[in-house]
Amino acid sequence: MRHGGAVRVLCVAEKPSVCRGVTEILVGGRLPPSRPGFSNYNPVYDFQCQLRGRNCDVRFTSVSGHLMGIDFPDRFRKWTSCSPEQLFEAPVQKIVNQENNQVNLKRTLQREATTSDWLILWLDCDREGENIAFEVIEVCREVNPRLDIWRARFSAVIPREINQAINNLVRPNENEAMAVDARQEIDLRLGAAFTRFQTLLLQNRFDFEWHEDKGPLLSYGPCQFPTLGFIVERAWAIAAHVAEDFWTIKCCYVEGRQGDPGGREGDQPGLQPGRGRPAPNQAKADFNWRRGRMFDHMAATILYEMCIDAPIATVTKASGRESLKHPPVPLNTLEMQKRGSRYLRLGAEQTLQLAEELYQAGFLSYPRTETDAFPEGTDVMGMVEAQQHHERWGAYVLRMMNDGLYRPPGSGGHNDEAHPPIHPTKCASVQEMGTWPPPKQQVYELVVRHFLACCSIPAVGQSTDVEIDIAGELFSTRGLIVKQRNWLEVYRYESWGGNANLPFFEEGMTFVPSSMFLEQGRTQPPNYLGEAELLSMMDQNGIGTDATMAQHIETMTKRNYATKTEANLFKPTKLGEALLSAYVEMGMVNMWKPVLRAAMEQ
DNA sequence: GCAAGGTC
Repeated sequence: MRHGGAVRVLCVAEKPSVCRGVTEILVGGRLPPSRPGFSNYNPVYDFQCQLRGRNCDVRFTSVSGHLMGIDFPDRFRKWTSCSPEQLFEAPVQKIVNQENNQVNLKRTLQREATTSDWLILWLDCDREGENIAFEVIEVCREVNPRLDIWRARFSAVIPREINQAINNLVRPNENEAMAVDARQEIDLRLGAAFTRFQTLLLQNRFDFEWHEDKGPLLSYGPCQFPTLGFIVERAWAIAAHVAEDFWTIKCCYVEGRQGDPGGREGDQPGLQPGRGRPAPNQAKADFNWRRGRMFDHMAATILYEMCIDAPIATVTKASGRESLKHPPVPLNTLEMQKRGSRYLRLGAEQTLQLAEELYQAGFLSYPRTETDAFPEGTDVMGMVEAQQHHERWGAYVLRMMNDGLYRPPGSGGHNDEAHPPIHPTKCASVQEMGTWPPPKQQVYELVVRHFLACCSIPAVGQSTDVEIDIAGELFSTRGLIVKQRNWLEVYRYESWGGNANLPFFEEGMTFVPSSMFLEQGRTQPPNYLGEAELLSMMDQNGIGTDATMAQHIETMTKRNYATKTEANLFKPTKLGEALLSAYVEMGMVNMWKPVLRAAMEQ
């Protein structure tokens, strides 16, 4: 350290956006001018500030995620150079990739590290961030072994968090970083060994319908196989479904249309309405049997006959109350992809790609985030106002501002401590949107409408729950009148409704149902997995991360393990199903069950 | 020709 002078401090963030954000906070005002790094996306900011009670000359720069990648040395890269199982013993090396931007980032870091006294690591506060910290340390120490190295731990790019981080600098945690090294090594060995094994074993034994030049690639991966597992298990559940008959009593009452209490007439099954169909505006109630479905025909028939023989309904409960339908919480990546799939029928990977383009063009905030709550102090109202002149939703925005439809957004309880929920950052006019391809327009519109919805007041309805007793059997129905649609007006992807025209009922009142039937049905198999459901299952089972789940799904179709139907459902191919079946036959279901990944992460 | 994880 130089005597008397300022301490020279190199700061490194995980991405340029955090570098900018933290710099702005540390200088306490506007972003200072930057000078270029060797990577075009990662400039360096120079400024002075106080850190740990010292005057510091700071140079703040960033990387773009991992600075290094892991792979086998050249002599093991050729597929025929060794047997697949040797890949479990072969050496692996972690190196800066010479063919991409990583080498430029390394040059910047080394240039700055040579003349620095301290190195402060401002990487994301998670395991991967800790691992990247050690990659940065490695390249910096190479040129300057005397660096004093510190880790800043912050959970949001806001002054309070950043100031707390600089007052509580810690040493980087090597154990956490090594956990990631272990994960990387296992993923590589397992993936490469089994990919080569499966491919070399099977490529010439079957007639693969392969559409690419390179021949079949039967890849294995600890995330792609569990993903395929969800798809195949659903297909197996469909194949194994045995339809069963069930019976249920349907009871209907049309106001002013009492049935005949005398019961059955001749062979007619059940109580018949007196005269024709009810008029469309006539109040009507369809009651559901409390027992739901009965699979014993005889028992159902006996209960039904009891009702028919004494068809007087007594109202045992009739209660009305105000009910609310709440808007969704702010949008994170996973939820954006699920809703993109449900509402727009876009693939998860495509949705993210389009959101990324919109982010690059300044229309949306950063689209890869787990966060579903806005940090305290966000000017949400300002972001709402920015949409007030839009031709499609501007009128609604005005009502938010002037008619009290606005309400601070709720929280979904997730926070990645780096980015806010996905929201619009700029208003795109209809004309501007018109220059984009339709799916891109749809993604922008979804994000805007979702944002406006999540800071709107709930929809209000009046619901009525009615319970009746016929010969000791209970039936119930619900009426719902939507009084104020509020957020549903702008969020046109969802609706809310119910029986708005329920007859009047009060406790103790009796009536004869207009009709009563014993209805027969058959159980249906489940449906193939949709993308939204698949994403949820991956999320619940810890398969992939929010940033990679869509890619694993893509891999399924690229490898011809599964296809997407016109109805947007995933169906395994013969190849995908056969591969999993083979591991079942060999008694190795754990090769594709999610428990393997979960245990490894643990 | 392999994995999954960061990120632009």
